[in-house]
Amino acid sequence: MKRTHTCGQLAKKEIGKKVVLQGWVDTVRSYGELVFIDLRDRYGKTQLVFSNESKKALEVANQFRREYVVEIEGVVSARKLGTEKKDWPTGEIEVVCEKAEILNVAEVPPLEIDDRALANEDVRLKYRYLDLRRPTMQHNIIFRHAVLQAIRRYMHDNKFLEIETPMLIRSTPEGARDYIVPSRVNPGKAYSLPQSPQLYKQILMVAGFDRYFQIARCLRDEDLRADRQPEFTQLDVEMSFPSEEDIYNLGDGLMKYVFHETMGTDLKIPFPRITYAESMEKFGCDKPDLRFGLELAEVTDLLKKSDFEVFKNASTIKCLNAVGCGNFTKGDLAKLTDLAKVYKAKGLVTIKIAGGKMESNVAKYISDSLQKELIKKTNAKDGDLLLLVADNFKITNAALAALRNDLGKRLNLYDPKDFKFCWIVDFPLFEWNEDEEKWDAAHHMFTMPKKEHLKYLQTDKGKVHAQCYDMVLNGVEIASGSIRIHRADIQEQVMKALGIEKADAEKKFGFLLEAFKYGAPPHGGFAPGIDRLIALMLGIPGGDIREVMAFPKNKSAECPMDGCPTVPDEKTLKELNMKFMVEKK
RNA sequence: GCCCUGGUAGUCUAGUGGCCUAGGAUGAAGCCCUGUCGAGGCUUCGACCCGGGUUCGAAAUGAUAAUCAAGAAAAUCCCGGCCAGGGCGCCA
Repeated sequence: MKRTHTCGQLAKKEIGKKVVLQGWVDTVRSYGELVFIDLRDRYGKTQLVFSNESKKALEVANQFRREYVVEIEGVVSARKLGTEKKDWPTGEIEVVCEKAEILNVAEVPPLEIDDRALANEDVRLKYRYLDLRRPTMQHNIIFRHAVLQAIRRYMHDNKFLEIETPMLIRSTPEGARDYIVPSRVNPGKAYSLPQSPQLYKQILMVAGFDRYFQIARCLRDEDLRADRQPEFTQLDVEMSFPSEEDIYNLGDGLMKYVFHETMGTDLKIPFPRITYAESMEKFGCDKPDLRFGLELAEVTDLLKKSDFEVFKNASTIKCLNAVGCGNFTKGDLAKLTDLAKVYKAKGLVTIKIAGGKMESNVAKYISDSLQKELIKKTNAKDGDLLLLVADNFKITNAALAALRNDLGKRLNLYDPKDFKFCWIVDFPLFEWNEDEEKWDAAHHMFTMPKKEHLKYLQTDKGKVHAQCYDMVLNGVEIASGSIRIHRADIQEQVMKALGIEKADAEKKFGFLLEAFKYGAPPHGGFAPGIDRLIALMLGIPGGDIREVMAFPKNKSAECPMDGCPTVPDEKTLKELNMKFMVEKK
């Protein structure tokens, strides 16, 4: 028999129709002589009824077990008065079954196919096909599809061409570790899997395609996090002759469209733009969560004047006014201190404000007039709690940014369904690497410096800003982009500034520099992370992108379902000239 | 590489040295039930990640007036390992 309808389809208007349904047995409610079955498929659930009126079908139904795949034929009927289930799309009807057949039996599932009791991560991943049957996972994956389709429509409608770039590529010069793939026909050589299609999309601009996009898989061999998988998906975008403004408009418009099409949410555009410097000052990071306030106060100069040695020796002192947290217990404060220490702060100074005065074990080191200034600067009131970190620029900001996010969440300072976008702009081009005592590219080495800063490239690198921008949503970086360098001479200058040898550069990506010689247009683009975006849209706790991916890896970058990675067999190793690969002890 | 948290039936969980022959839920098996929808009722089944270590002495017992003697415990405490998750580093 061929199925005539899906399990989410039947309603009052089909009453009286003879239908054939196929699907999974979701629940069995049996009286022996009267059996109710919820039949499930991707589209929904439909109640089946078996009774003595069709003895043969009833006999078969009594053998139904959870997750059996079955087929039935029956008549759509109105439910008895008072037994309708109004909150179900199919809740006003049921199918009175005349025939039933078991298409496949199923063993007892090793996890509950139920959103109310989540199994552990490893069990879920091992039996992912069962985990994916849960309504929430079905919804997440289907929602992901909707987002991808909306993106494709928007990009297509804006004249972007979807072009695929290779997965087997030359190793990229910097950044994350590559996954490599040995080449059989080129013994001893290997391809890399792309960390992003960066160079290819730039070359597509040289090729004159003007506007490109790709929903691209990117691979990085780095340690995992809740929001970091070895394989992830980016919307990769590049356009020719753009201004920064064009990129912002594209990003604003894309997000507005996608949110509207998939969730009916109307975002206000343009998204606010905040300079990197301002973001660091107010929020201590370059990905601020704008759903709440709690801005940081810069108090370095002020507290340098105190008698507290820690303050005197620090290069950056900043203060977070935890409004209304003056009642925090010792335990609460210890937790905050521990959090600050995760980010390498040596400690956390806590000051309670009461009666217009400071209550703290460091208060005695701070003169009355300084106290007054500090209270004024941080806008502190009685019942507030001041949190101070004194260290170098990086540590002070990182620790306080983490505290700020923690407090925002803990004090319920925002609506979790709120979406606050912004662009962080005007990044520095270079970043000082303390360990190696050299300048690194803050974004990547193909980023165009601001025109007016070109003159500082070799003399005052800290002054050079980049035509570079991040899109941030609710404290998460969801896209990063830049105007690229399209001229070989500027590219060479930047590489020189980074201390990259010309011969070395020639070897690694000479093909890009060569392409630039043949009329490369000015170009730029950006790349939103699709997994993170969808996780945020769905409000997945912790931003866990595994919840929006069909087959993610576990924290050790393994797939518990298929057991990869595995040790290749002898024959394969031999063919690939990889006999050196030995089993790790 | 490092830090933190955790590991109890198929699954989720309770458990803070004796009240644990380990409780509950879910599940499975069986029985009952003609309007359920997380069906219900009854019965049954099923677990402390692995390896070390530490340890008090209740009840009961014997001789007794108190007391003394002998003397019993680890899911729980400690160490190591393994596994999982979160994070730091790393990830332009």
